[in-house]
Amino acid sequence: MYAHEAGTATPRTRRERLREATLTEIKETARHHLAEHGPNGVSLRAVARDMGMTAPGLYRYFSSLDDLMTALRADFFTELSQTVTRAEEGVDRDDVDGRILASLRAFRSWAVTHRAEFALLFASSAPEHPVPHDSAALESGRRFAATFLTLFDRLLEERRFPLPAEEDLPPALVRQLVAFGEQTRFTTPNASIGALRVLTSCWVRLYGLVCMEVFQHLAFSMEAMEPMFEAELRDILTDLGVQYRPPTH
Amino acid sequence: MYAHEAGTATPRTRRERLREATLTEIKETARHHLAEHGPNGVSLRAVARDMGMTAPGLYRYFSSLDDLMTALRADFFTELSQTVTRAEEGVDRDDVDGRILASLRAFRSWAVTHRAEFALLFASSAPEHPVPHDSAALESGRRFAATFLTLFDRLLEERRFPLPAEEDLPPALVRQLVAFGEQTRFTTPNASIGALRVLTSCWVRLYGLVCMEVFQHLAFSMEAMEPMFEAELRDILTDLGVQYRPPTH
DNA sequence: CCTTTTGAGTGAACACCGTAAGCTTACGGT
DNA sequence: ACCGTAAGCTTACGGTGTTCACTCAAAAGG
Repeated sequence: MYAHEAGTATPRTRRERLREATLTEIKETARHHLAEHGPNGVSLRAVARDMGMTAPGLYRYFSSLDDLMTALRADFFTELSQTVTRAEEGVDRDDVDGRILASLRAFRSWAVTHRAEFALLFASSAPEHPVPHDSAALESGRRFAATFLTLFDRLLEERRFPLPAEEDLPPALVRQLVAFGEQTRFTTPNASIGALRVLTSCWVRLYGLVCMEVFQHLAFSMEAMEPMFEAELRDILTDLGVQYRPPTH
Repeated sequence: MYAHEAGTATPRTRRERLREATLTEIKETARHHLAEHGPNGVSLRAVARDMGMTAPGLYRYFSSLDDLMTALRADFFTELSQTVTRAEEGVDRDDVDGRILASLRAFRSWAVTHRAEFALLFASSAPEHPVPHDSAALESGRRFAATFLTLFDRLLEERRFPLPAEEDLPPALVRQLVAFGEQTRFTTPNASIGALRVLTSCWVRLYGLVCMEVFQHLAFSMEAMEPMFEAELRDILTDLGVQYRPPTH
């Protein structure tokens, strides 16, 4: 409702400007601590100390450390979305293949250059409480997903690859995919059940690939994972009827 | 060297028996805390309190909290290995397809029934220090990998699926795969570069699938992920020339 | 312009945490 | 019987998240 009155412009009053400034300063220093000392190395007291204030003061901005972390997650999701989108926009609008390549590579390279941030986004859910269904982080996660969904929709539009028929999928899987389509709001005319099946399958492969790299699972042997990423990317895209091209860098 | 003298039998002297007992008691209570309060909810003081002793006493058994966690990781790896192996042994020795199905399903079901433990094993690497190359946890991880490697070797033996030729792979990828083969000690005659390429590809898919389920990434929509796991499992195994069969439970 | 209200930030306090040092006590081998 | 060794405790230090009461400067309202 505030956003409705003031738009997205910077708030006018001096107080609000200052508040905004310290708010982002808090998040920035917290991010530094995150990157340098890992997710558990972020402490309110240390952040406050770095900023020249005391820990209780931060409670004017975040109701808890967890709240700060949640805010960071939301920020990272939008940053990641923007990174991907910008990479995509650097390619000709009609070059769908190029846009997809650029997007997925941007996703990976953000992840490997921001390991701690990526870990916070994709692997820090506490396994005990079963994920809040309302949080703002979840919403920004959805927006992030949307980035890829629209690209995928272009592929569907062009009928690049054969889709499995709904009748060939087990009913339980169909139910799951229907729910998935509703929850992600990916309900374009092209988004058939078969399409969702392919989408989730590809996403899982990409996700696994990047996770493995970020968490350094094969890292004892595979120091620079890029060749493997590219090989896997090629396979995934071939299944989607997308023409692979090696990276330019 | 102790192991050499005493074998793997329980140590004889009273002191050693007691020590062994409290050692496992510490790890068990720590595991309870892990499962109930997540990886960050494990504290030496709380563990000690639950056992009726004080925190410094635990230092007779573990040199730090981190040391305890590392020991837990090693234990979990061997437990997971045993779970998979036992599932495999419940199937006819000659039914390679059945053994593979049972193994991979056992892997998933251990992961989803032991989320916190799985998270500790597969997604808790602090992104700052780049993984010690010597730790015992890494060694038990290798033993875990070996479980799947031998199964995969059977498939190679039987020439179930076509292998990509080494010449068709980018040189950088070949170098990576060579290093991977050496580090995992997966150097049977069948383990060609092409075979390693297929192996890593399949493993990444499986890993991504299970991670996604454990960390509840698509969970806002996909509550019971089993149908998706089965569908994906089917696809992966088909690529490996393994005949899929639905689970019996 | 002066008053009132608001809100940013502080200091002290509480309850935790990991860990080091020094001590007591009991067991085990000689 | 003795004595070394190791288990466990007490104490202590520095760190953490969080609450509460407080100050003080800035904004708001007359």
